[in-house]
Amino acid sequence: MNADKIPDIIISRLPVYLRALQHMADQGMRTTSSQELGEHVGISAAQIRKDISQFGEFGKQGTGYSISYLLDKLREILKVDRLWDVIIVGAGDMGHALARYQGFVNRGFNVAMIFDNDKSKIGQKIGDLTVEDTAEMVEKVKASGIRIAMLTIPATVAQETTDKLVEAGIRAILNYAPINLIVPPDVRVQYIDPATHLQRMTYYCE
Amino acid sequence: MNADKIPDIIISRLPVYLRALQHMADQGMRTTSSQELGEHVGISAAQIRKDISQFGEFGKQGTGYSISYLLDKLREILKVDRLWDVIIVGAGDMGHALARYQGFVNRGFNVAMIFDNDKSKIGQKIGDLTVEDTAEMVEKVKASGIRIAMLTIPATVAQETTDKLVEAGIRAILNYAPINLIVPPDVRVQYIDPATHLQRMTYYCE
DNA sequence: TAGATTGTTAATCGATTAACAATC
DNA sequence: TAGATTGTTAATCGATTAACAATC
Repeated sequence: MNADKIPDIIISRLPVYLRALQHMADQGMRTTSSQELGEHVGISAAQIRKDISQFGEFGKQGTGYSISYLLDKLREILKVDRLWDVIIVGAGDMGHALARYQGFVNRGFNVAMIFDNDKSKIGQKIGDLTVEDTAEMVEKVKASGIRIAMLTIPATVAQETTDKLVEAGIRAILNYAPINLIVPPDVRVQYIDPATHLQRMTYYCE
Repeated sequence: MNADKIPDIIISRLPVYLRALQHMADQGMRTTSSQELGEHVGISAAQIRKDISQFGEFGKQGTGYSISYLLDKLREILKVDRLWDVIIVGAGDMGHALARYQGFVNRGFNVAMIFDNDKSKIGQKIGDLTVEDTAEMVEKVKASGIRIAMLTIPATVAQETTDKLVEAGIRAILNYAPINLIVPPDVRVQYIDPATHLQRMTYYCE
């Protein structure tokens, strides 16, 4: 693997390749080319080859890429060749939907805990999980060593909760609250805000 | 307004500025600078000035930007100075969570219909909405003139459903299904896939 | 072998940043 | 006026694309 620093924009495309390759493998395909993969993900063949070649020579001239081999390599690069425990903070509608989502486990994630500060929700069962008290969150997350959180709480309390998550050792946050979070440089945040995503498209609507 | 084609990467930042300005306005602030706004959204002051200046001269040297004026202008540019009807396709957990989400209305969107093909869900009430039969979707969406859809169905049926949406006149799709959609060039798609977003961050986790 | 496709280089294209005159 | 901050230009930086030798 290349020791140089890989641009984040390349890293951001790898999960898309991974997902498409997983889909191809599910369909029984054995090999693919940068051309074919590009058509599936809407990215040029040249860019796919360049992206992949940052990490090694995984293809063969004339025949392309072995899907299962490239899957293994991408999972290894993205570190999803293991199962990451994650927590959910906020047991509202969105927290519930994520807690019940079946799509995490075969993509490398396991929802291990869910927290809320609403007394009426604490103790409630969601599938295998029981809603725990946010007051105990820092302690429990520290003890668990969990590094990844999904935030599904109101924007008003998102920053203070983020500060607690960082204190608890969380290093990656998937933020569903419609607010920009301030975090130390070693903490990553990804934003999911449906209204913001929709507003990116209305510009083009007549 | 500038008649030149504005790069999509600039358009994609405007909703983030809009959200931050709305937050500032809610806090009672009247004016801001590119410097201050930049600190809120994690973008350089120079870039914010350059982005905004694509559309006109909305600031004043020495004093910065009037928040309410810039809000008005950004809403106008993004066309969210009106209320867009949107539909939800798929009344599972995620569809339910979006149907109940309170954050759309003051960002320019109104959930007008929700569809599912599961007989046990059709007729079910979700807030003010009643789940309708996907079989009637094309007809009803055509009649309504609605242009925007949120897709919360399994990946296996996402492409065929997308084809129907396009036929029905939908021009913007917020896709929660973990699959790349193939659409004509005049249709926009935004992707929300929590597993993909998480996989973008595990690369950086130890 | 002939055809296909990779990995990589160089050229192009586009986005970001730094700097500063204009001006509120 | 003095200080602050915009809008814009030019320079820098980075990403994408095109092309092709290498080779399966």
